[in-house]
Amino acid sequence: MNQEEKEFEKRAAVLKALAHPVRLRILKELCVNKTNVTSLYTKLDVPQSTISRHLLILKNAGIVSGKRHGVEIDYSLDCQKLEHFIKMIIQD
Amino acid sequence: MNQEEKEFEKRAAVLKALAHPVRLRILKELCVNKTNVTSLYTKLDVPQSTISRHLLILKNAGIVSGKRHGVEIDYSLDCQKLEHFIKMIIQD
DNA sequence: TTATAATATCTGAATATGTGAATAAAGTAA
DNA sequence: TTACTTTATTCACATATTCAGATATTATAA
Repeated sequence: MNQEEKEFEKRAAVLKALAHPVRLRILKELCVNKTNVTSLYTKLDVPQSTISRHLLILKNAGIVSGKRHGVEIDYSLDCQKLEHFIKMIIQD
Repeated sequence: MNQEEKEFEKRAAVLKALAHPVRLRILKELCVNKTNVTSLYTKLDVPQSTISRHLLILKNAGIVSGKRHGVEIDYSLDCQKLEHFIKMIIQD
């Protein structure tokens, strides 16, 4: 596989991580403020384990990262380059 | 499901259609010129049936459309709104 | 009609993804 | 220690996606 193909693999992987309605809703929240799991699953009305799994997917894709404060973990957007792109996707 | 959630469903569906390396490579070609299946599978070195399936996925997502000229079908980008977005994705 | 070229569809197998209840792990505080 | 809160992981199951060979369809031309 050549360099260009590898590049497309990477970009497709990021798009794939973005391509889920719950993950887009999570990202919309994170575009405004860093947030912890509890407020996400409460606000979005999605089970806690489901939110955690989606956050893991976003984390593995390098899109978000979490920072622990005591017992809570605040998640935030972790990719400057992607921020504008994500805002394009979630905007009205 | 409320209006906003439906909107995210739609956008996630478009992202999902984009989220595959072969489909990104197809779109890169289509950003330059409309192209038929044969030149796509020859150029990208991917089996013909595979190219056809990916084109169907892109077509169903409203991203490309095909126009028959005799025995060939030329595919082209079919979404003004998405064109800039796609160019962002595939650019170096 | 027959032959040929281009494209689409079918098929089955492998792999990946999504879900949410249940459980585990990590941190705090009494 | 025990109790509690927050988050992560496991589990079993269902559904979706991907792939490429084989076959079918469509259109043209001889």
